[in-house]
Amino acid sequence: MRAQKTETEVRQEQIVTAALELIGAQGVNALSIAGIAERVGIVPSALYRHFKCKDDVLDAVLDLLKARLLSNVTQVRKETPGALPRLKSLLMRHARMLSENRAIPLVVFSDGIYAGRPERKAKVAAIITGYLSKIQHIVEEGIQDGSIRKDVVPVTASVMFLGMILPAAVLWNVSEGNFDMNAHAENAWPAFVRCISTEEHNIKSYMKTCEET
Amino acid sequence: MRAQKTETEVRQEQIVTAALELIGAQGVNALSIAGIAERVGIVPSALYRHFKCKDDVLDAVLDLLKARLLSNVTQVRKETPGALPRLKSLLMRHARMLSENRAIPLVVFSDGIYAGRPERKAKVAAIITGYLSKIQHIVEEGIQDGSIRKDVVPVTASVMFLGMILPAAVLWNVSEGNFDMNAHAENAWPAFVRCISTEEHNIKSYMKTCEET
Amino acid sequence: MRAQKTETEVRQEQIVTAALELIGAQGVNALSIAGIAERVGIVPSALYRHFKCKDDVLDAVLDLLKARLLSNVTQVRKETPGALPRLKSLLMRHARMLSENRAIPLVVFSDGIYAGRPERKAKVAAIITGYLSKIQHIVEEGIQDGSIRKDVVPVTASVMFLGMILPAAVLWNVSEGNFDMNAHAENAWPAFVRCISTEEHNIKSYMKTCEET
Amino acid sequence: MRAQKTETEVRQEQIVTAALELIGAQGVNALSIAGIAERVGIVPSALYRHFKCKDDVLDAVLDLLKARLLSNVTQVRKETPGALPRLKSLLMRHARMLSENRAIPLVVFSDGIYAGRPERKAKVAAIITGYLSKIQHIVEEGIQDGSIRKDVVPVTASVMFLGMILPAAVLWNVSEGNFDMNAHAENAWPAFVRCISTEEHNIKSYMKTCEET
DNA sequence: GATGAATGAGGATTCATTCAT
DNA sequence: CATGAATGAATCCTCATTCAT
Repeated sequence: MRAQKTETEVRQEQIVTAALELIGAQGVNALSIAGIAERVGIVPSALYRHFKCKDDVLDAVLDLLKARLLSNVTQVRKETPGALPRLKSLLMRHARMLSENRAIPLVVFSDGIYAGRPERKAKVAAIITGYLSKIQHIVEEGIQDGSIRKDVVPVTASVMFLGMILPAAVLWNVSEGNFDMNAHAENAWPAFVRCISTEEHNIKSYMKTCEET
Repeated sequence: MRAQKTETEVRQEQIVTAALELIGAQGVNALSIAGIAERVGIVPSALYRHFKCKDDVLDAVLDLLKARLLSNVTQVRKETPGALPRLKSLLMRHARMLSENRAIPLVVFSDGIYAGRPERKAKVAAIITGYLSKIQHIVEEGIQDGSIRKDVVPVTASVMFLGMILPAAVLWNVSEGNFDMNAHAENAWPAFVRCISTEEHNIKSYMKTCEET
Repeated sequence: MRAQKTETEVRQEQIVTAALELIGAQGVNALSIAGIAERVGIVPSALYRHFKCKDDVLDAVLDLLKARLLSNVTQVRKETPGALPRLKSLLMRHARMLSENRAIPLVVFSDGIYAGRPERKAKVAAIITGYLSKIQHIVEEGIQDGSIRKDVVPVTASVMFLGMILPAAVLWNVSEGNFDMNAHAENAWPAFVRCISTEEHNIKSYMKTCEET
Repeated sequence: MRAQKTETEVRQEQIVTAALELIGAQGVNALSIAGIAERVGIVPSALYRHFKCKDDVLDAVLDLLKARLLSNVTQVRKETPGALPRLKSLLMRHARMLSENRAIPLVVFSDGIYAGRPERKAKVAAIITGYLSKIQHIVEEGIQDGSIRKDVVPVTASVMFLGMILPAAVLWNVSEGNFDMNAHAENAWPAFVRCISTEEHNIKSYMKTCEET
């Protein structure tokens, strides 16, 4: 059966999406042109109409991931005010996103994506540091408005923020989904708050907890 | 030229080491029997005298990683007393170890190592959770001796502990060594302490810091 | 140089034919994908577009042999009436076929074709017994029309019929074509007739022989 | 564990026997130096003390087969008088021998044994024709003493004799032992007698059969 | 004589990619 | 645009054989 002729732009999207899904299912390593094509419903060689080579597909996948990652931050900034609430919201969103897009950590961590392509590594680095700098920005705003301690190093805080979710993601991945990422995020958050927030905040938060109980 | 005849035990070690180094350099994906053999200085087929198949080499690599990881904990328990000092020491050791064994995160994160071998994933999961439970144990001891807050959930604390170093490792890896893991560890540690240690401890620690300055 | 693009169906036929010829020349053992590909005029990996694996090629070879074998019987039944004439005609055809398809006995006898594939053995067994049952059928018809003795066991007769040609084939094969299979068939036939045909037939046949001389 | 040092002559025998057994079990194709060595209880390389190469082992196997085959004839000539009884006895012995030495047909028919070694084929041819000439000799004696018809061509008769057992052996082999070779031999024998023996004999035999019933 | 290590010559697949239709 | 055939590079693994101890 001959596949419907489809505009390159649409096909490119289909291809990248298919690639992302396949990566999520089997890892970057097992990603093959044939697999992508099959999922899109075309023949492998047809894929080359829309992408010059496999590497270009991977690059497009990275771009997609970057967009999804950053849109998270944008959303949070729009919906939630205040540094700490924003971080909390971002944390939970991030956790949810990871469990919905297994491909994300797989791509970031995979070596297959870097093989013989140092510039790819730089690209991933840029994505991560871009994400981190957004977080760092929120932290800095928190410091300015007094909700985050002055002695917190913003960049360290942002990396630690990532540290709340990253090991959880690894465990979740390695345990085939048996590790509860959301629960971990919920548990880790108060501890994280304790180590970056100012005393007043902690006290207020403490009192709030008392009232609740 | 015929390679020097060498005992299987020695060769196995050489092979595993070579594999580990190659993984560190190029990732699990690019690891080939030919590559290992060349590095060891033998012919590819000669490798099969010492390992039944490539998978067995990978398993041995995992065993080596596990041993190195756990020996870290053992060393720390032997040399350092007290929960918090132990965790600090472990953190620094872990950071150093990661920068010396780039292969560790690559192996853990690689999907190539799991391809078609679910039991391998379980093995990695066991290694990580094994490591975590050691950390958790230290945390529990800290809770008992009063140096760590009672409201800290040990398992969460252990995952967060990993979270101090893991994202740093990723950044370090992705930035080709340009991210300073040790500096991050030094910066993150006080924040981590703040969120798990008891008040008395924090005060003492605070005063100590004042004296130093 | 790039080989002419050719339809899968045609290529499959070419491949199976090439395989059959190579088997005839060097035996099943020495049959390699590379050899087949070279004979067909394509590159080894190109073969995998037309067959999933080597085993499938071997299966196709078996199918071809089966078809050739059975078509012999069909032809004979169509062209020749009467049990004994049919058997005679089949014998001569079979002899000719074997000398034109050296691969047949090689495949049937080869152990390489069965290695680790018991179902393959069953398939070969089915081909042979299928052929035998056709012969047996002719024998039974001969018994019914009175040209073959009633005390002949059809199945035994069919196996013996094969026995007229099989050892000859072996000798022919082993002697590099120096054994005259057709001559043997011509010599063996009257003896075979003598042992299965009814007296009247024998007498008639005897008289005919006398007249001829 | 180091194997007992053993005289070359003894080892050679052990090796050839082991090879024969392995061939019987898995075919010539699957015969490996490692397999033989293991069965003998030595290390593969140790085998090369006793045989220059694998081919020499195969040659020795052929010699052993030849000896066993011919000893059958010698035994029969010693124990049984008369051409027809001798043939009958030889037939039954041959059938038994084949079912006890699956290796025989496997070796004779195997292509693996001939691969690139035309002289090997000649050797096998010599064994078979040697065996056939012994049978032929018995037939000739039968013609002279009047028990076998004068118009029987001895060489044809000998090949047909083989034809009684050979297809049965093939079927037996291909059907994994489910074909009853002995029963076939018993059934085929009277038919064979009918086609080579003189009338008087047939009549006598016929009467004998009547008495029995 | 026996051992264990090393060798080298294959051999089957897989897969990204090219090309004519 | 899509297709199907062909390509070539890469990779794992097997096995007979050699060689020093």
